[in-house]
Amino acid sequence: MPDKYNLELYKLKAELCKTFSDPKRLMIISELRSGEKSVGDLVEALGSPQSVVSRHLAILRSRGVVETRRDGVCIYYRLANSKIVDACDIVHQVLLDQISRNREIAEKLKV
Amino acid sequence: MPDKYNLELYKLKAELCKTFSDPKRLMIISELRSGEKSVGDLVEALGSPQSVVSRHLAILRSRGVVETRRDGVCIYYRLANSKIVDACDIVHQVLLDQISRNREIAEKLKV
DNA sequence: TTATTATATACGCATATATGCATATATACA
DNA sequence: TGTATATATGCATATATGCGTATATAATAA
Repeated sequence: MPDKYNLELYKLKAELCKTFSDPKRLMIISELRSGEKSVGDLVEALGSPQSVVSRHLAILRSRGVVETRRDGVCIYYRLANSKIVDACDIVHQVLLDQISRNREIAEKLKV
Repeated sequence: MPDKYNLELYKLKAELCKTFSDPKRLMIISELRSGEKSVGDLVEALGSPQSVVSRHLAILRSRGVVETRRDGVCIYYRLANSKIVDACDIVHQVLLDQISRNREIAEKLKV
């Protein structure tokens, strides 16, 4: 009995993961961990053209990962949900596990 | 001071997230939560062509998310790291948060 | 050896994604 | 009004992704 009836849920989860599957978007999320930042701040932090950063922000916005606040001419971005930080941390953990595992394998091959 | 020096790390994280950003791969991971499964089992569970499932498994394999064991003709897949389950659970949580938040907004709009 | 079952992969196609450039929009100020 | 600054977006292009069909590989049995 395939869980096709959950397909829509899996699609939503996949879309959320897709939101995190770009290095620059992860860098943006990382920058926002310490608090809200303007687009200009993020442009500087990432060292990418403003149009590129703005479009990544649009993607993060459209998927509810970040929220905005306008103050005069500047628009400040912040993370919409603290659990996003947790998710990124776990991905970090998984990655570290993989790296150390690969290192072990490499060590064994040296013998 | 942009954290460009971490770019490679972000690329790796993004690739890992990309691995999770397909509904069928998430369904495979979900199936494997209850223990190892053969390719045939997964084909049946997903209701997708064998070639499609096999290709998704290849992606999961290449990124160290699953591991395999051959027993005769069959190849059994299992999750390589229990933290992957945690990561998926958090994504699930974030999604639920989003849904309930959207529901709140919808309620407010009705007034 | 041949046949059968289970799994993996090459190819072509359609669609999605990220990017850079240029331009549009929005706010503030003179 | 006009100008300057901050941000968003339209367009064209290059690359990546997922899919179906067909075929290749591996293990087992006859």
